[in-house]
Amino acid sequence: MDISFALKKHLYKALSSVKQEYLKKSYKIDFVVEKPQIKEHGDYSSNIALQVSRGLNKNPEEIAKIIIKNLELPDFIKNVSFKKPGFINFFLSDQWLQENLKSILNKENNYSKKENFNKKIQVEFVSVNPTGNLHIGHARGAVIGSTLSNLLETQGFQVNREYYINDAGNQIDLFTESLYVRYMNLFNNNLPIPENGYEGKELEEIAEQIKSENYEKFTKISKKEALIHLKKIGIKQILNNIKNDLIELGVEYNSWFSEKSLIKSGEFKETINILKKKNLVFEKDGATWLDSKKLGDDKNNVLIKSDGGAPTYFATDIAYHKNKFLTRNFDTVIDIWGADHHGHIKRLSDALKALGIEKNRFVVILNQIVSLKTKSSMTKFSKRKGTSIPLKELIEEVGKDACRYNFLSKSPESQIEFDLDISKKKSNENPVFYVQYAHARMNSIIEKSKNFNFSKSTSNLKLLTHDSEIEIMKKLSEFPEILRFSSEKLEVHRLPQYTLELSQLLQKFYEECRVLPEKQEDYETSKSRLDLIKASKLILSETLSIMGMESPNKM
RNA sequence: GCGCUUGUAGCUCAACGGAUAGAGCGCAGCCCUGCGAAGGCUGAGGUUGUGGGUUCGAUUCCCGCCAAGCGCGCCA
Repeated sequence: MDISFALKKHLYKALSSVKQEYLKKSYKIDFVVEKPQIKEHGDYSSNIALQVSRGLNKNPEEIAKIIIKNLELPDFIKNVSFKKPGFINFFLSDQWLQENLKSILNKENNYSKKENFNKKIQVEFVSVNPTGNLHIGHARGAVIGSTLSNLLETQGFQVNREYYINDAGNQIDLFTESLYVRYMNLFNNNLPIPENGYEGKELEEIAEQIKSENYEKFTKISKKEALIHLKKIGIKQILNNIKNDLIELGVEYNSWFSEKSLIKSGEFKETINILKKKNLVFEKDGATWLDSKKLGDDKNNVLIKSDGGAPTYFATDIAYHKNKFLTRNFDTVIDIWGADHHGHIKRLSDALKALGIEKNRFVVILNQIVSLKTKSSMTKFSKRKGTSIPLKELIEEVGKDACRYNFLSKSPESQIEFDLDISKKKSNENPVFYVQYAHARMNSIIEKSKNFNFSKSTSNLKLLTHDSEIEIMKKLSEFPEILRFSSEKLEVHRLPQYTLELSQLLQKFYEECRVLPEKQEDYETSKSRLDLIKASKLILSETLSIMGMESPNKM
């Protein structure tokens, strides 16, 4: 059960009585139910009275009393109180918390899986050009995207995880040119890498591989023909590398969507035609333009280039998103982009609006660029120049879970300075190990408990009255709202925070309360405590699994 | 120059307009003949970049300034 959601509903109901006395219908009420920072302020509290009294010329205390009087007390609340300047504070019932443990253990709560309400949502992330291997900077979007997808699934959405492959356009041509040079230079040529070409080491490796499979075959044909072959082989190999690196990071997709397929299928042309019919397209200087100014932009954008009629990235992206919304019918599309693409958001969403797609169906999460900190300076990652730490290396050195936890615990808009030396050195002190250690510790107790002869009768959860036991039960009861809240706000960084908080409580409990029995009269307490840590282990590992991380039983 | 994002403890980051701004790391001290010390407890450490404004209440919203990152291509 989602406690704060339920409380909010109760408060709304009680509010109607206040309404009859004081409120005009038009008055908008915006209040929250939240967890206070100070224990004395209860387990939950609401500012409803303060919000209602605003502009009403009534004392918040008076409002609060009316609300409290008319409040139907739910079974999970043992006490409600008023506190100046106008807060209503709620205290959870211990008995309810104990009952709640049972439902966690019986999984009768559908603790995370809600019933399907048939909403299709797509999360598109990473979508890096297949022109080089992934590096640290890409890990951030990958981790956020995959976790967000898992999270949305717990809320009953049908989630599609997609990678958009930019396999058309001139970055690909540059890549192919660069690969061609690498290949040719293996045969005693000394060609320079083209200007703005790709200098990454992986191109050398691919060139070597092509050589070992095809020998000098592609040196014997025209450059034009060779490029066609190399492009195909190169893209395939790079995509393969990308896929494998992502799997190592715990990221898997439901679909891989090719940019080229939009051209082939005619959907690109169709999209342009729709825009033409809306009188939003014009020709100038040999190029085809979108009249973005009409849509509210301050400048127009090219759709089809003057040199040879190739579409721009912008143009195919409109077609791609038209495909998402109008062909595949996703209710909502979430794109996770690096912050360097933010200039693209407005013009794309304007174009989508012109296609009749409501604005709120298209959401972009921008994650700020990750920069690399070294002893002397900050280096920007560049795939083109090959100046970055490959994702593969990062995972090998730091580990998948530490890497995921690290990126997940920071909100996307924070600018991360990645210090590889510290990440490597301090890997043992990373909070991820603290959390996993708590899990392993609880498991170890559960394993050991199998050596004891506990009676088969159900445990008496009323015995769980110690402070640290109550605190754990409260934290567990928070889980559904953590999921709902993170999912509504699309904020995955609340999940690692939750695992840390729960782990802290478990470690404290471990110090203060012994679980396994030492003498006969301990057995009943032991049984109830075992249930407590079993439920905790379940929730902890559930959260870790949403975060794409392991829940080790041993470390 | 214009636009977007950010500025919180020594470091990395939290805080749905709420009450005494919190964690991890690092630092100082204490705690294992008892379920895993990868742990627990205690402590030091903050004018939330800065100056105004709105509000019963501002780290949060608005405006100015300072600083950082990104963007302003017929690149993607």
